Amino acid sequence: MNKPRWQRTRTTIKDIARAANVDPSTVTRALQDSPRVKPETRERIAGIAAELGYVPNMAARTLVNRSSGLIGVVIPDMANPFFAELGRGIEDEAAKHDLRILFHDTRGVESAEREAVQLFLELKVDGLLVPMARSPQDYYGGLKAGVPVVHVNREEAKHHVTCDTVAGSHSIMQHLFDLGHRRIGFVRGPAGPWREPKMFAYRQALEEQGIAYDPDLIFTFDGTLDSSRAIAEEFLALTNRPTAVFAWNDVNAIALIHALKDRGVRVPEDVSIAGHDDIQLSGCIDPPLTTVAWPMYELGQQSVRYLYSLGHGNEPGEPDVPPPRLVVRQSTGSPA
Amino acid sequence: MNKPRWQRTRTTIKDIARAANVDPSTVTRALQDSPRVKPETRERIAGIAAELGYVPNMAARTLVNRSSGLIGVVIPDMANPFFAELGRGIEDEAAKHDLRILFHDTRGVESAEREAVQLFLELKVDGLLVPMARSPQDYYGGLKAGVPVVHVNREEAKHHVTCDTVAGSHSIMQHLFDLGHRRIGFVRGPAGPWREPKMFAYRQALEEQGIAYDPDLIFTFDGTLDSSRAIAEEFLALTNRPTAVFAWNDVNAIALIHALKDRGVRVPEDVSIAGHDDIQLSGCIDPPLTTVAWPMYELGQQSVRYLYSLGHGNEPGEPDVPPPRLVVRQSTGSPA
DNA sequence: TTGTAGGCGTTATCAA
DNA sequence: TTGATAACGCCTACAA
Repeated sequence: MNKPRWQRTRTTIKDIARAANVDPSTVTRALQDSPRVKPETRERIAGIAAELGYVPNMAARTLVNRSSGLIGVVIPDMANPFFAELGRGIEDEAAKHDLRILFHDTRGVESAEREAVQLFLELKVDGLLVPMARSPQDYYGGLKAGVPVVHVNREEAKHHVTCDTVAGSHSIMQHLFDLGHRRIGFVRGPAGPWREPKMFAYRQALEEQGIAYDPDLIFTFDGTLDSSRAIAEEFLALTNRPTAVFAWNDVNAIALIHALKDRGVRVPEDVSIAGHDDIQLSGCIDPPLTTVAWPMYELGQQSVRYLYSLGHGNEPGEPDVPPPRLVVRQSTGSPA
Repeated sequence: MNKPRWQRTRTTIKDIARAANVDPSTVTRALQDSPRVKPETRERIAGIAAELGYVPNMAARTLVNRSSGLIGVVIPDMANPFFAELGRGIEDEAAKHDLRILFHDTRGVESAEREAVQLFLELKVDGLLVPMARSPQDYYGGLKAGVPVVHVNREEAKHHVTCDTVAGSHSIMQHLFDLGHRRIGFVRGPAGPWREPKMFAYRQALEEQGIAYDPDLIFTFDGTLDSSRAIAEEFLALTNRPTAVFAWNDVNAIALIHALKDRGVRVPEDVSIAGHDDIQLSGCIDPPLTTVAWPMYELGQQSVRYLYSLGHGNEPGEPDVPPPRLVVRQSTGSPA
């Protein structure tokens, strides 16, 4: 292998030391605002550092400090604005602890998830945040490697911060029951562990109402617009159509509503549609979408706090996160 | 400062060397699949490494190699799905060059942008990708530091990959003219350098048609839903309303359409609305949005290629990126 | 095919 | 208040 050498040489503390006529160790102290350096020396060194355009070498620092001050966040899907708010919560909380955040996208691909974890482990991050992981068990590898790992919304994981998915989905179902619906369809998402809680809530809610589970009312969304259209077709093909559908998420719900309207089905008059996530545009479509909002920002904050205590040897208690919130708009109504 | 020590000790090549009864340098060679190591030794070492859960220390590696194999990407706004596709292009192209991608979000805040660049510089990334920067001139600091920097869509930057913003916006204006519009409003975005090209295209297009620029028809969008609503109110307050509005982006356009419909204005019968970006949901609203699509994926790819040549000492030629593409849907029509 | 030695940039410790 | 030194984990000559 003859890997290309991108890097050119750069100014180091040695260069500064030479220019300032002091020892490198003095430069270090000066740059760290140590009290053990004469103020005027500090000034002089700071000036020279600035002049020379000095940038600390984190590799060297990490090597000797055995800590990078970095938190790695494994993002399942950058395209989903759902995760952006989580990121903000993470960033804001991280700033309070002098931690810096690095993101790596995986597009929901399991192998990419593994590579992301590997990358962060090599980087010697101080902690790993893994929202909606495909494979939580794998990350115990991270733990074994001595790096604290906190999962977001994966209750099976050893360390996790979660909001009550089941309760959120249950509240949607309850809302539909309250409107008088008895025959309710459900759109499940792409294969993966996250599929379960919503499906569980769906079936549980039906059971509570004494309604039999009907596999004909289960549709599958793969994340694409085409898939939402296909669901609309499936819906139309049904002889005994549901009066309401609980969609996988808002993107799915919005596309579904559009496809149904295109095919002459009125929402909510002919069928009620509910979503999940409450993305920004959910209130701007016609009809505005009934959905359930998650406290993503708080989840982000809590996950960093949890990680921080973990990293400091404290076994943190169960973090409490506000519950999902039902947002009733006009895409749901009483059945005809 | 007594910074906390998160990190526990971990297995290094020394541990492997000890367990395998060889010298650390042999371990290095074995792990690098060097031909200068006996196959069976390689096997044995690989086995032990796996067993011990060895994770390479990138800090040490970067230090000696003087290259991290990392590309830092400064993301202006994770919440904007517009950037997700760019990220994909970047990732795919980077993979071809054995480069790993790291993202850092800035929320469009200038100071955060600076911090992101600083972080990446400290990390000794092999290159910096800065889409839609607030302050390109600052990044010449990166260049001075010996790190190649490529801007995406900032023509003023020394090294940049751009698609023809002006042409894209111009095609929207032309489309509106073709429909017969003469009085066209424009929504400008949040303050920043990116504001200019669209505004320029708007004015230029008017001029070409011999239409006088009317400041009353300029609205301002700050990124929030409230702001879109406010624009709807401003529009209604106008005595001589425009027959078409070129919105800042799709999110703005969608929110604006919603707000207008809410207030009894029909789109496109009473007013045509055009957007910019062609986000996934733009085709799913009522009416489906006329907009202009950017080749974000290609921009991502090209920017990495450009960066790669830069890093290898080649001054790359102007990269060519497909032009923006007008997407005509139903939110625009002929004026009444 | 393997071992030895030196150094990458920074910091902590100890000595001056 | 400052300087000298060793060490962090890994890699590359060079020697054996």
